[in-house]
Amino acid sequence: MPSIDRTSDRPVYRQIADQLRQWILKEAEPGAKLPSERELSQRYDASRVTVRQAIALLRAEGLIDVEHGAGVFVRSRPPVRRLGQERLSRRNREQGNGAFLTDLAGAGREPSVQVDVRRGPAPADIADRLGVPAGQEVLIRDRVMGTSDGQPLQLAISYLPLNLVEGTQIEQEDTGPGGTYARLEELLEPKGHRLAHFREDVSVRMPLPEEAVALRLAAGVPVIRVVRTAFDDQDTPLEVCDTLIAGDRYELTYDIPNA
Amino acid sequence: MPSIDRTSDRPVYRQIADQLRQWILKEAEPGAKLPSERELSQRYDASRVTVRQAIALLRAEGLIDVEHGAGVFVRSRPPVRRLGQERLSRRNREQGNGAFLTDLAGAGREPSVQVDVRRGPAPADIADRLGVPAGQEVLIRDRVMGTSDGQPLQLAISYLPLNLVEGTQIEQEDTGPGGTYARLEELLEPKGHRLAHFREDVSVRMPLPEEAVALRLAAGVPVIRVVRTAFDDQDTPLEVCDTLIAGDRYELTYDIPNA
DNA sequence: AAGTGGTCTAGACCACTCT
DNA sequence: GAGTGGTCTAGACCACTTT
Repeated sequence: MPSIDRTSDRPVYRQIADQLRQWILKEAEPGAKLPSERELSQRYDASRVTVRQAIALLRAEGLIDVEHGAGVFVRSRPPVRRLGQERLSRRNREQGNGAFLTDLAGAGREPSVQVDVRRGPAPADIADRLGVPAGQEVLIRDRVMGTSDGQPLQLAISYLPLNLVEGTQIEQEDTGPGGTYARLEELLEPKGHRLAHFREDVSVRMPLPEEAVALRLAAGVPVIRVVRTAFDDQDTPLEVCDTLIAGDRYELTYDIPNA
Repeated sequence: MPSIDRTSDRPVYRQIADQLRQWILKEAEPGAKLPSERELSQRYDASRVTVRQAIALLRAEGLIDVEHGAGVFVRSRPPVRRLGQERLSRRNREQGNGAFLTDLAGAGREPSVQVDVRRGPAPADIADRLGVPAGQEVLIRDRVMGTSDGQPLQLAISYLPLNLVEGTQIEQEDTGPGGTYARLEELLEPKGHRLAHFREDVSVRMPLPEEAVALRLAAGVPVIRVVRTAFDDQDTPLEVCDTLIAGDRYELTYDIPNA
């Protein structure tokens, strides 16, 4: 039974949102339909604007999907892909897979990647990690990664020092079996060096509108930003990869030895 | 110069938001004040409701802070704390620090922790990680961690099997120097085992209202969920710690060997 | 007291989906 | 065609901050 306390300090639209939220979290099945705005408006004896304010709140919380002309529905979580650190393993590359794409193949879907390779200045935070002056010209590999049925999942931009990769296959759109890291290893080996380890910096935020469009994010879905730096055995940075990941479709897992 | 295309398909409130967003991202300083709603309403020849819709959009994107009675301001990002994996190191514990608190001391602030210890059933996803039946009675350590000036930063709940920790200091509010993990190591050693490694599962979502209140989160700020499982040298899970972290105040960093 | 955002109203018309 | 959400209006009053 819906009931609003008009004398309460809590605004009407929050009280409505509270009641709907409780129903969503405790009783409703994913995909269940909420009453229409006009019906809620009658039930709670509130204006439609007030009801819409309540719904906007639940939308920003990522609890519902609003479909124009159809109704408001309890959001069902998409299947979560697990990104483990084995995606960066040598074994993985030897099987011909680039980083970040194994899981798609594993999920029975064809990965699809659009690549744009160019040269340009390195942004300040990237230059800092790469150990080059801000604004220095570097190789930029811009990628949109998703499934072959057109669902984009990750936006990735890699930055590499020109003096390291100039004239190599890393400057091509297709970097070949095992991807950029496999090529880097081949570059380092003759010099007596090796690709030693990676560091990943993980942060989160709400997407900009263009990012939300590119990743086809629903309302109230944050993004995960992973900035990965690859180092050689002397801790010299070789590559920085800046990735934006749909926050509702991924979980990252890391293993940490008790050292 | 503000200008709205009334014939455009793009709604007026989005056009207003677009212009304000562009100013925020490209020109404005953090803390800068936006024009008042009534002024924007005049400038764009739109109703105040429409202007407020634009502002709500920017708020959900985490770009602005709205202060009742004072105005709307470009959000300035709080200082970001870096959570590295050394927080889980033995050396850290030997200095008497528990996990997740080193960085606060390092930042020159006194950490403050409220603890609630009890027994209760393990939630399904936790039980799964702990390797016990769902709903089984376990030890639950519920913590609110923050700075001594009252800023809460992390909500953490640890779950431990009763047969492992019954009668130990882990059941006390104060687990002693080095925290739970130091005690676990002392428990394992006589049995010829050791605390071998941790796994962290990192995901992101928008907070529930109660979580936003508990962490004092501004609008449009997601939370990071870190579920850490501690394993012994036989890969038996010993503890699961479910942590909710303010998404605008932390960055996680992980090191991954190229194995 | 003046200015700011917060809440709420009743109503209109448009765009989309479903049957 | 009926029902749904999307956009927009003009105006009122409240709560809070600033001067």
